[in-house]
Amino acid sequence: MALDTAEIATPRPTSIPMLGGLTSLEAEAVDLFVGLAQVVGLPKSIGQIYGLLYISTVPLSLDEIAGRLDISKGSASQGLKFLRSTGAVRACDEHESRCDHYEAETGLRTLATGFLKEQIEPHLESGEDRLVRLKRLATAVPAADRAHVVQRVKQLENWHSRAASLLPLLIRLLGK
Amino acid sequence: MALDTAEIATPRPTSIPMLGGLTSLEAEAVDLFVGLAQVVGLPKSIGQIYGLLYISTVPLSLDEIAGRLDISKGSASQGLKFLRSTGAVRACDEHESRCDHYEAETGLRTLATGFLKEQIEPHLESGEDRLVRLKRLATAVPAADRAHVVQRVKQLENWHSRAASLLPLLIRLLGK
DNA sequence: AATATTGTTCAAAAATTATTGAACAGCATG
DNA sequence: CATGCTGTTCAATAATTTTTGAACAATATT
Repeated sequence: MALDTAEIATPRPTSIPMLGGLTSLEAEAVDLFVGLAQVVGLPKSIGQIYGLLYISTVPLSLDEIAGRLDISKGSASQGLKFLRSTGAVRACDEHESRCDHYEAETGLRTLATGFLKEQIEPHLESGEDRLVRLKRLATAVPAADRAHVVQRVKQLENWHSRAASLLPLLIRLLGK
Repeated sequence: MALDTAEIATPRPTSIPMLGGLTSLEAEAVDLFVGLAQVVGLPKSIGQIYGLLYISTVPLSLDEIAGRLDISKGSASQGLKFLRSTGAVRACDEHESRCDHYEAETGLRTLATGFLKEQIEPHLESGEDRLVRLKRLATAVPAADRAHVVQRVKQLENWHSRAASLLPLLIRLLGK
């Protein structure tokens, strides 16, 4: 009954150095994506999972991922959920196995689109509401300050529309 | 000796509604920039400070900023330090006063450049080292997996160089 | 139908990050 | 040179975010 992780023999027939359950290559790839995750403000575990799938030759199951990275099944589940929702990872049905296996989506455009749509677009939308409110408040400002305040609000609207049009442009620039 | 904040009469002669030490217009602007700060992964206090300076008609001192936003002098000091370092805020010497006053830099290009240079560029550089290490490790991989791994590393190099060239392009697109 | 197996959820715990505030350094002023 | 004012630093604290793990569906297996 006692299932010790050490008891699951590593399936690799080679003499590649391992750190934890990862080859040193895998560890390096995972590190790289952990760094990337930090940059874009995503939790470390998400970077780990994507990094492992990115470098992996074969699709991996949830349990394999959690085991190799030494993170909880909960983390792995949540991380995969997020990665699937942004299109960064897809489930591929390995017949031969009852459980789902996952592989990394590696198209830069797909990745960027998913990220921007999920993480940036909502903020741009809520920004619109904010701008409307600001504009209303600006009209109620004392005459002496009004010109200045109105100018600033206009500038914000300009930024907003530039950001909004930059988004699809960015996606195109990264495109296939 | 006892210095109560409530005792400092607000200098505004108007009947604009206030929340804390901020007019509702200021509060709205501050909120907007707090949201923006979250998006780009910066602490709330930095968004608050920039937002207040952005909407303010006049340059403000550190003490004024801390007082109006109801944050500690320490936070205000650190926040201003960061904002100055990225060029988002500049000190303007108000003669008539012994202490420094600050105003927001509002050029989108300046802001974007400062942010990208400070927050993104370092990661791109350290990414280079990582890629070098990955590449070395890839050569030591078992023959069966080598092709796949080498392809992935090449792809990463491609991403890296695309990101590196996107950076100046972005700045140009936002440019004045 | 009882039992594994796979994966999700969510409250609690841990880890991380931001903020505070007191100590301090610099400097102008009386 | 003592005093007051401005601003910085940093260790301690607070707030937030992430991770864990146990409970629980859902589905397959015996």
